[in-house]
Amino acid sequence: MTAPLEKRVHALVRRVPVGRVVTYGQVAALLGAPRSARAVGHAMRVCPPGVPWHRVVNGRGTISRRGDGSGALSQRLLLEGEGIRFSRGRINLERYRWSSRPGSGPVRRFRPELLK
DNA sequence: CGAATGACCAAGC
DNA sequence: GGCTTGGCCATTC
Repeated sequence: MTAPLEKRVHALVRRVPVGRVVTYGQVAALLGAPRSARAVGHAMRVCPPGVPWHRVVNGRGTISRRGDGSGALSQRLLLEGEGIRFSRGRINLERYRWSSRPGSGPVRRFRPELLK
Protein backbone atom coordinates (compact mmCIF):
# COMPACT_ATOMS: atom_id res chain seq x y z
CA MET A 1 0.00 0.00 0.00
CA THR A 2 1.08 3.52 0.51
CA ALA A 3 4.73 3.72 1.39
CA PRO A 4 5.73 5.26 4.72
CA LEU A 5 7.56 8.02 2.92
CA GLU A 6 4.34 9.41 1.55
CA LYS A 7 2.82 9.46 5.01
CA ARG A 8 5.79 11.30 6.40
CA VAL A 9 5.68 13.83 3.58
CA HIS A 10 1.98 14.42 4.07
CA ALA A 11 2.39 14.69 7.82
CA LEU A 12 5.08 17.32 7.41
CA VAL A 13 3.25 19.37 4.79
CA ARG A 14 0.20 19.28 7.02
CA ARG A 15 2.17 21.28 9.61
CA VAL A 16 3.06 24.09 7.21
CA PRO A 17 1.33 27.23 8.52
CA VAL A 18 -0.74 29.60 6.45
CA GLY A 19 1.21 32.15 4.47
CA ARG A 20 4.36 30.01 4.44
CA VAL A 21 5.84 27.67 1.88
CA VAL A 22 8.39 24.87 1.71
CA THR A 23 10.42 23.43 -1.13
CA TYR A 24 10.47 19.79 -2.18
CA GLY A 25 14.13 19.55 -1.29
CA GLN A 26 13.46 21.13 2.08
CA VAL A 27 10.75 18.61 2.87
CA ALA A 28 13.09 15.81 1.89
CA ALA A 29 15.84 17.24 4.06
CA LEU A 30 13.51 17.56 7.04
CA LEU A 31 12.62 13.90 6.58
CA GLY A 32 16.28 12.96 6.72
CA ALA A 33 16.68 12.30 3.00
CA PRO A 34 18.06 15.46 1.36
CA ARG A 35 18.48 13.66 -1.95
CA SER A 36 14.90 12.45 -2.16
CA ALA A 37 13.41 15.72 -3.29
CA ARG A 38 12.14 14.05 -6.40
CA ALA A 39 10.39 11.33 -4.48
CA VAL A 40 8.64 14.04 -2.50
CA GLY A 41 7.07 15.20 -5.73
CA HIS A 42 5.70 11.70 -6.22
CA ALA A 43 4.18 11.74 -2.77
CA MET A 44 2.50 15.08 -3.46
CA ARG A 45 0.91 13.62 -6.52
CA VAL A 46 -1.43 11.65 -4.32
CA CYS A 47 -1.82 13.91 -1.32
CA PRO A 48 -4.99 13.24 0.70
CA PRO A 49 -7.44 15.97 1.77
CA GLY A 50 -6.29 18.12 4.67
CA VAL A 51 -2.83 18.53 3.17
CA PRO A 52 -1.96 22.06 2.04
CA TRP A 53 -0.28 20.79 -1.11
CA HIS A 54 -0.31 24.29 -2.60
CA ARG A 55 2.28 25.43 -0.03
CA VAL A 56 4.92 23.21 -1.60
CA VAL A 57 6.94 24.81 -4.38
CA ASN A 58 10.24 24.02 -6.06
CA GLY A 59 13.63 25.38 -5.05
CA ARG A 60 13.38 28.35 -7.38
CA GLY A 61 10.20 29.59 -5.74
CA THR A 62 8.14 28.78 -8.81
CA ILE A 63 5.27 26.34 -9.25
CA SER A 64 6.26 23.02 -10.73
CA ARG A 65 4.40 21.61 -13.69
CA ARG A 66 2.39 18.46 -13.53
CA GLY A 67 1.64 17.87 -17.19
CA ASP A 68 -1.13 20.45 -17.40
CA GLY A 69 -0.90 23.93 -15.97
CA SER A 70 -4.41 24.11 -14.58
CA GLY A 71 -3.34 22.77 -11.20
CA ALA A 72 -0.49 25.25 -11.14
CA LEU A 73 -2.90 28.12 -11.64
CA SER A 74 -5.07 27.14 -8.68
CA GLN A 75 -1.94 26.77 -6.59
CA ARG A 76 -0.91 30.32 -7.36
CA LEU A 77 -4.34 31.67 -6.53
CA LEU A 78 -4.42 29.76 -3.25
CA LEU A 79 -1.02 31.10 -2.23
CA GLU A 80 -1.94 34.65 -3.13
CA GLY A 81 -5.10 34.15 -1.10
CA GLU A 82 -2.88 33.46 1.91
CA GLY A 83 -0.96 36.68 1.49
CA ILE A 84 1.98 35.42 -0.54
CA ARG A 85 3.09 37.85 -3.21
CA PHE A 86 4.30 36.68 -6.59
CA SER A 87 7.02 38.68 -8.27
CA ARG A 88 7.58 37.91 -11.91
CA GLY A 89 5.85 34.55 -11.60
CA ARG A 90 7.83 33.52 -8.58
CA ILE A 91 7.92 34.09 -4.85
CA ASN A 92 10.68 35.18 -2.52
CA LEU A 93 11.70 32.03 -0.65
CA GLU A 94 13.92 33.99 1.70
CA ARG A 95 10.78 35.63 2.89
CA TYR A 96 8.16 32.89 2.86
CA ARG A 97 10.17 29.74 3.50
CA TRP A 98 8.93 27.90 6.54
CA SER A 99 11.61 27.10 9.10
CA SER A 100 9.62 24.44 11.00
CA ARG A 101 11.41 25.80 14.04
CA PRO A 102 9.56 27.86 16.67
CA GLY A 103 11.03 31.27 17.34
CA SER A 104 11.62 32.17 13.72
CA GLY A 105 8.35 33.95 13.12
CA PRO A 106 7.17 35.28 9.79
CA VAL A 107 8.39 38.65 8.69
CA ARG A 108 4.87 39.43 7.57
CA ARG A 109 1.70 38.55 9.33
CA PHE A 110 -1.25 37.10 7.55
CA ARG A 111 -3.96 39.71 7.19
CA PRO A 112 -7.05 38.53 5.29
CA GLU A 113 -8.65 41.96 5.35
CA LEU A 114 -5.64 43.34 3.57
CA LEU A 115 -6.06 41.10 0.56
CA LYS A 116 -9.48 42.29 -0.48
C1' DC B 1 13.41 -7.82 -10.72
C1' DG B 2 14.87 -4.45 -14.66
C1' DA B 3 13.23 -0.30 -17.05
C1' DA B 4 10.61 3.78 -17.30
C1' DT B 5 8.54 7.87 -15.00
C1' DG B 6 8.37 12.42 -12.67
C1' DA B 7 4.58 18.34 -8.60
C1' DC B 8 13.31 17.93 -8.10
C1' DC B 9 18.09 20.02 -7.69
C1' DA B 10 22.81 21.66 -8.57
C1' DA B 11 26.18 22.61 -11.76
C1' DG B 12 27.68 24.24 -16.53
C1' DC B 13 27.29 27.17 -20.71
C1' DG C 1 19.16 35.69 -15.91
C1' DG C 2 17.74 31.55 -18.75
C1' DC C 3 18.45 26.96 -21.06
C1' DT C 4 20.71 22.25 -20.94
C1' DT C 5 22.93 18.06 -18.66
C1' DG C 6 23.54 14.75 -15.32
C1' DG C 7 22.39 12.76 -11.03
C1' DC C 8 19.10 11.07 -7.10
C1' DC C 9 15.39 8.55 -5.39
C1' DA C 10 10.80 6.32 -4.59
C1' DT C 11 6.93 4.65 -7.19
C1' DT C 12 4.85 2.23 -11.11
C1' DC C 13 4.83 -0.83 -15.26
